[in-house]
Amino acid sequence: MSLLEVLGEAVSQELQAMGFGRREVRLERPARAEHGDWATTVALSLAKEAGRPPREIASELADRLNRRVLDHVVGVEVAGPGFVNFRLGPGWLHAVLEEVVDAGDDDYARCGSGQGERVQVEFVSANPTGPLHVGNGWLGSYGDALARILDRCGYVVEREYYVNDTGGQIRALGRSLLALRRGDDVPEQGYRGAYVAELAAEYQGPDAASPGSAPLEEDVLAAGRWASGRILSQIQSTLESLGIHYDTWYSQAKIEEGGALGETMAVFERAGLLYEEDGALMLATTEFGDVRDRVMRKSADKGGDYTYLAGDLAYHRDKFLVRGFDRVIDVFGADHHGQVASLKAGVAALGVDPSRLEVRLGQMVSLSDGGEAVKMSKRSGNFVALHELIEELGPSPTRLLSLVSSIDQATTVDLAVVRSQSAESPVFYVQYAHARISAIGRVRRERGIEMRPLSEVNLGQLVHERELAVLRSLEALPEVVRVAAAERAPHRLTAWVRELASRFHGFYHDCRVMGEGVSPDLTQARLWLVEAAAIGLRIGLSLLGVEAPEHMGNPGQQDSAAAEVSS
RNA sequence: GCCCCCGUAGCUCAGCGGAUAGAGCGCCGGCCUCCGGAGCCGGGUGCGCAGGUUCGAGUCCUGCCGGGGGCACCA
Repeated sequence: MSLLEVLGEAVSQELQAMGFGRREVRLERPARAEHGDWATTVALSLAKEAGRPPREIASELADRLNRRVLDHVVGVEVAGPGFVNFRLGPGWLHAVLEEVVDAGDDDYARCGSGQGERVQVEFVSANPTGPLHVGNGWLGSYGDALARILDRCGYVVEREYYVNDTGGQIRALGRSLLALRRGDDVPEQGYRGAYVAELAAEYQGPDAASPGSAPLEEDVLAAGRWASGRILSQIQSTLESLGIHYDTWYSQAKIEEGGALGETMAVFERAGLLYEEDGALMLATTEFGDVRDRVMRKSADKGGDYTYLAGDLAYHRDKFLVRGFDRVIDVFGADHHGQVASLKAGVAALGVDPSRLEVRLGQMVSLSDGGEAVKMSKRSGNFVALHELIEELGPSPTRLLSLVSSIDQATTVDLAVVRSQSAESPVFYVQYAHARISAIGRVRRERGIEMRPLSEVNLGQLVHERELAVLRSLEALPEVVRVAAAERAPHRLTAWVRELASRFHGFYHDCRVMGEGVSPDLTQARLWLVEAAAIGLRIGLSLLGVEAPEHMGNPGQQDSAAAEVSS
């Protein structure tokens, strides 16, 4: 049993002895150090049913607990309206240090909450009609960090990118390409960014239509496919540079060319959910909570093609019923909000429990430059590409910047601030802590100081408030990881990493590890504290996909391109 | 009109129903004979409004106000 379980059980037993029913007792961390190390609020919540003042219950409980012998507990006190606070000796934190070191980078702060559930995280999935924008990068970092965190919690995770390599947007891209190559104006619904012109100059494919007349459909399609293939490989390398690696790049064209659409429609047909209306094939999604039924196949006068939703449902049928994922997490931008209800309804129509499909919507990321909004549009070509931001900042700063706040929060990135203060982005603060730790190791080796085995080191020397603060952070990591996974909220881990870094910097400032005035015993204990902090930092940073470097470059001269993020 | 997200410090954002709401940036002052000062310490301002639930609400519920996004036989 962990210390927390022991304390909770002790409280629970005393409450029973006091005549209350058996109940789980949860302990919480007080916000302030003078309130002790752990606290319980049971007296507050029991006061009403007991008809007794909360402080009275609390003090009886505290008295009883004080008569017991509990490991590490030096005192139980009543405070405020009826909190029962446990004050612990530093030994419990020394035990945390040992636990961190014993488990190490691979095993500390693992949790089994996933129970081997097979989960797919689909994210970014931007159409290959242009470079990724900054918002794609934010959701890319999010999806990848989420996948890493879920993996550490015992989920079996696959990362997937759904490639929209078919349909009207690809044709529009092809038409734009051919028009630019001919020297014509880009058509109304076309793409006019500089990247299209570059591709047009390079394109060798056919354009058999006579000058002045519209290009042949097959030439448009060929041009579109070629261009989107090129763009997709650029997207791939941009994501790779951020340390994002997919297990599967899933082609929409394969869905459409294979029999998946027909099979999916057959499922709906058998369920009696299809009908015709005005020549279109409709799915009765309203039976599953949608606001209106949806078109699966357009009427002949609209081209008779299957809709995007039909393809998407065939795709989700593949995820759940062919590949057999227990759970699917789709990470979309908020501009896809309108799809969610029909997608979930369609999944339900497939006979899949729709709670197995989670859709996480990331709110918009907007850019400003010195306070002035930067409008972005792929079609107009006026936007800041993700790869440009990465080139300017480096992969790790880009990732951490995008993982600071919740995806529920629409954020504004001020390019002027980012440019002028790139050396002050949150990542440096955290990475510097790790680099300092590495520096301590280098100095230790230079001075020929051996690290004795942890079992021979007297951790009882670690009593400085700065030392204990580092250990308190480390103690909290397993729960932070668990909560970050459960809430699908990697930014909680970002907050934790910053807290640990802050406490480490404070320790570093006030507590010398080696040198005059530091006894050899204290040096040994502190070296192990530093090692534990390093483990914590590396775990946190690796789950976020941010490098933990051994050296920092010169300020302002980050060799960002070389800083490939390790996974 | 309906649906989703958000209103917390001058700005960008954290904040698990608990005690005196926190960081970073910016501003003002301190701190290096010693492991990297990209650091440490101090200084002040804030939960959009109104109800409700609760022993206790920034956090949950309702309404209002304000901002963003979405409501196709587009993808």
